[in-house]
Amino acid sequence: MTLGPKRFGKRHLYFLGSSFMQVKLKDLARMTGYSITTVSRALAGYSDVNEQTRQHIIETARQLGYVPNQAARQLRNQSSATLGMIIPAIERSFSNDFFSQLMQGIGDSASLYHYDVLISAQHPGEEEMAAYRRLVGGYRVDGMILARTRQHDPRIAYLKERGHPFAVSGRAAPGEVSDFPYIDVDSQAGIRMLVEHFLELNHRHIGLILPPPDVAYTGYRFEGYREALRSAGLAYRQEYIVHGDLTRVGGFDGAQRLLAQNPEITAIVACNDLMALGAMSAIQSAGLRVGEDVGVAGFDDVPAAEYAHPPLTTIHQPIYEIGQRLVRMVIDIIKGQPPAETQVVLPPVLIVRASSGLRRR
Amino acid sequence: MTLGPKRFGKRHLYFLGSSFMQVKLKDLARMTGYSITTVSRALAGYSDVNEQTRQHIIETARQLGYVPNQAARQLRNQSSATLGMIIPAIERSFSNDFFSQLMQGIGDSASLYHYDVLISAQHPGEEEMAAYRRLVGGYRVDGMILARTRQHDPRIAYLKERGHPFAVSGRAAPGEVSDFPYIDVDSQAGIRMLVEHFLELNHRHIGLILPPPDVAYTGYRFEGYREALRSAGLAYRQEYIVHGDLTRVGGFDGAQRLLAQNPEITAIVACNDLMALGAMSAIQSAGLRVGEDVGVAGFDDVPAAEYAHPPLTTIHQPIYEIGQRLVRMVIDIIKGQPPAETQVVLPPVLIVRASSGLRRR
DNA sequence: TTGTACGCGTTATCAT
DNA sequence: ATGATAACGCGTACAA
Repeated sequence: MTLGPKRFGKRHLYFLGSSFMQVKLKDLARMTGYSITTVSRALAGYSDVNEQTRQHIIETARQLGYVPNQAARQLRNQSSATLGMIIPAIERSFSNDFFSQLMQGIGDSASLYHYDVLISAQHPGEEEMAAYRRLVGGYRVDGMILARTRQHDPRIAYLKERGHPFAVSGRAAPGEVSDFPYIDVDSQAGIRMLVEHFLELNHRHIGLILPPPDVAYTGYRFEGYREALRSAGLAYRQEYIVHGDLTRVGGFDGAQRLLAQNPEITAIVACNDLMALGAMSAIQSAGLRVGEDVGVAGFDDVPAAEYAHPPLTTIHQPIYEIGQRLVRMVIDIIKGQPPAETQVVLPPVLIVRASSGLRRR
Repeated sequence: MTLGPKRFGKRHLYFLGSSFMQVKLKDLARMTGYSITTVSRALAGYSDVNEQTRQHIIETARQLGYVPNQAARQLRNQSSATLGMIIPAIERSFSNDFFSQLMQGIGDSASLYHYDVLISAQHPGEEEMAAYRRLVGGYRVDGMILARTRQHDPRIAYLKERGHPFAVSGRAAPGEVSDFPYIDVDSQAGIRMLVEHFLELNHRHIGLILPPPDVAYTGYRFEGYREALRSAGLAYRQEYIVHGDLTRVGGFDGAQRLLAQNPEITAIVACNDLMALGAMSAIQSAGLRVGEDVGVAGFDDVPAAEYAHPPLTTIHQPIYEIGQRLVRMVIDIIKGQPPAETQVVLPPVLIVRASSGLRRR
């Protein structure tokens, strides 16, 4: 703890440790001549304080720049007016539009409710669980928002076990019970729509780039793919499936493997837009034209999809709104009110752009 | 405060208020038979605790899932291991890649130092300053990171006055002293490079879409524009300048105005990529071809720039790394160490892509 | 090696 | 209408 100013010899440069003494209730009490109790209640707007006294106290507080110490408040009130979110710490260059959009929605909405948002970037694994324990068990946040659920997600188990308010972007994996508040897009139907779109365009050899197996929605998206082939009477071929790590690089690698081993493939469905953009690069590097030689589709409809080259056919997810609605859900739960909505599955919306190409002969 | 489980009649749905009793030092003391002090010091790794006692206490803590109460710790230690950042609350649809990238860099880096990041989304103005006071004055964060400085920025004045550790993405506006730790790209040189690029391509009528006047870097970018024209011996024309709000929409409107009133314009420099992308849309809506009829350039080199249609010529800013370096700076200051670097101006890097077109006849 | 006692700043209960 | 007091959970000076 640095307590006084430190300048390191550089003049006119503000490298101070915290130098201001905190103005506290005690100071206001001393200045105004009232007790700490009265000052506290005057500021809190209690009705049993003389109006003149209150004005005097408020004015003094303003002049001295009094700001309540949040740590003390939290300790006393057992609540922090803060929502927590743990996002995947990612190495440079994987720009992740999905989380950005979600966080924007969460941040904007939380501020309307006068909540702040505490972010911790962590790699999945033990460090990540430790971060959860620090935020949740350490009473730093009143509620949590999770995204990108995994199979047998230990974070959800932990939050359920503790009975801590939370809301989730995404359901549990197929076969597990989603007995918690969530918002998810019906991604099985979404992938089915994409595959059917390609089938209508006369494609018969459609590759699929799935997320890692432990991601909860992988199962749904895989099922959507098989379902579409089944209804069309087409055989499912194991070799048309690869997994990617949800980044551009993952999509690039996946598409390269698919095309190298199955040159007959004319369409690739990637399970998110980032991988689809990577797949487009791979196709172009192979000297093929996206939308003409090989059609591509993604999932999410992040802003970059619209501005891709060619623009990307995809499934739209209202990510920003999902963030807003998750905030409302978790705040309702925190306040002990029944949330207006609890388990939401949104219908997918197909956005057709140039990357999927025209009908093939 | 809800203290017990609440189920609202929906079975199997975890809508509980905080139901777990917090395990505290007192509990560990009771369980192990030692005093709170000894437990506290055993956990903190003090050397004057019997090794067996320590093992016993640590094991009990593990079994009971003890997590220190952060509010109590903060109150006691007067520090929060948290960095604060206030970002502009934005309406839906302005996806803002710059802040996303910066936050990723900040979040990833902060987690390496075991710091969390507290985000508050606020509209510039009184609410925003109130948020600063809440975080800084309320001792919720040990340090602040600011971005997009403004003229006579009240946030900086506040932080300087309080002597609170902070670091800034961006300098003060021209004519003001930047007597604080910051990292900025030399945007005057950056814009000059873009304009010179167009001059070399034989453009003579170059429009400029500036940010709002109160944004600190507006002055630098404007000066870069004039400087380039001056060295080329070209007259500066007031009507070639418009202001936009740094969003896609702002760029769209700005380009539309420029082209409507000055049909002779053959190139447009926008002061960030988002506005450049908007300008491209405006040009295309007017039935013109970007890069052929009208060249376009942006600033920032956000991921979307590369994937734009056509890809966007721009000035690269290493936004993610800037976020990382700002974290290091502010944490050094918090710890009372002289920061390794304090006032950094990065050289701009010109990235030429298709949107600026080929040489004109 | 371990325990007692106090304070961090706030709010709530209970008197007066 | 106002004030004294306790408590939230933790960490540390001091005592034993």
